[in-house]
Amino acid sequence: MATLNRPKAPDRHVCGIDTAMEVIGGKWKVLILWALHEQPHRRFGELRRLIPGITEKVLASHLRELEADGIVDRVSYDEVPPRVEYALTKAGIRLNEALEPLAAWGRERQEAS
Amino acid sequence: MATLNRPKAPDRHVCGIDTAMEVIGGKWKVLILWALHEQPHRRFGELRRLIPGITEKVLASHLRELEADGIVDRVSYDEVPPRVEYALTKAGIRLNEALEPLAAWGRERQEAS
DNA sequence: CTGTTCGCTCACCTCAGGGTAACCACCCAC
DNA sequence: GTGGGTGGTTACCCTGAGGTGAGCGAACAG
Repeated sequence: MATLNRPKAPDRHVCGIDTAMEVIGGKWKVLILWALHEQPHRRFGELRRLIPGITEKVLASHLRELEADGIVDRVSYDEVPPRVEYALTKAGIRLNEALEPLAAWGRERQEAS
Repeated sequence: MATLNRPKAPDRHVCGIDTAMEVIGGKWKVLILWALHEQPHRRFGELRRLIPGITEKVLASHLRELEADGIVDRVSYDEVPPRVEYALTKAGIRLNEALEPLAAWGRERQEAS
């Protein structure tokens, strides 16, 4: 994303918002968070089906980024066919709570238009 | 930004958050909002100086997008040298309020690291 | 023996958001 | 006359996030 500063350089972070934007600044990240908010334990294929339009590659990379940021937990069961479950961490749950007012603002704006 | 869906197609908007993300999904948008939050009436040059690293072109285009989205008001005084002031609209003020919890989450995360 | 499910990985390519730099008209101070 | 400050515009270029499509390695169904 040219959009947001992925480089994670120690500079900037003028206000807390851009710190948060680094975490949620992927095209589908908030939708992933939303899906995991509705039901905490989701499998990879479930998420793919819940988020129409996302490709497997991008879903996998976004999940790995969210995991690295401590937002989601990834649990892999050693079965065959393989099973992997994703869940929000405590930080992820609090992030979702912090996003609630923004979601409300967005819903309000949708209705207004 | 390949990052977020600028096309403003009437599709998607699964939850309110991505509606909001369309508005704040520019590299510097939240910093502009932050600067206008601290003091409501800012001139173009003030904003440029408050946001180190932003170029004039990008600041101008972001301001025009925020204006089109009804987030900021642009008032041009017919003087010479020209004077232009930017201020948050009511929607912009409420957006900033909705961003507060996210900013708090970000600040908390900065301190934790 | 073919197809399907599952959760990915790899290689390649596109495209638009953003960066760079020059330029505009106008006025003032030096 | 030249330099600075005002608020931009225009042209071009570049990077990287994200899209495309293929494959993989077991197991189980038909």
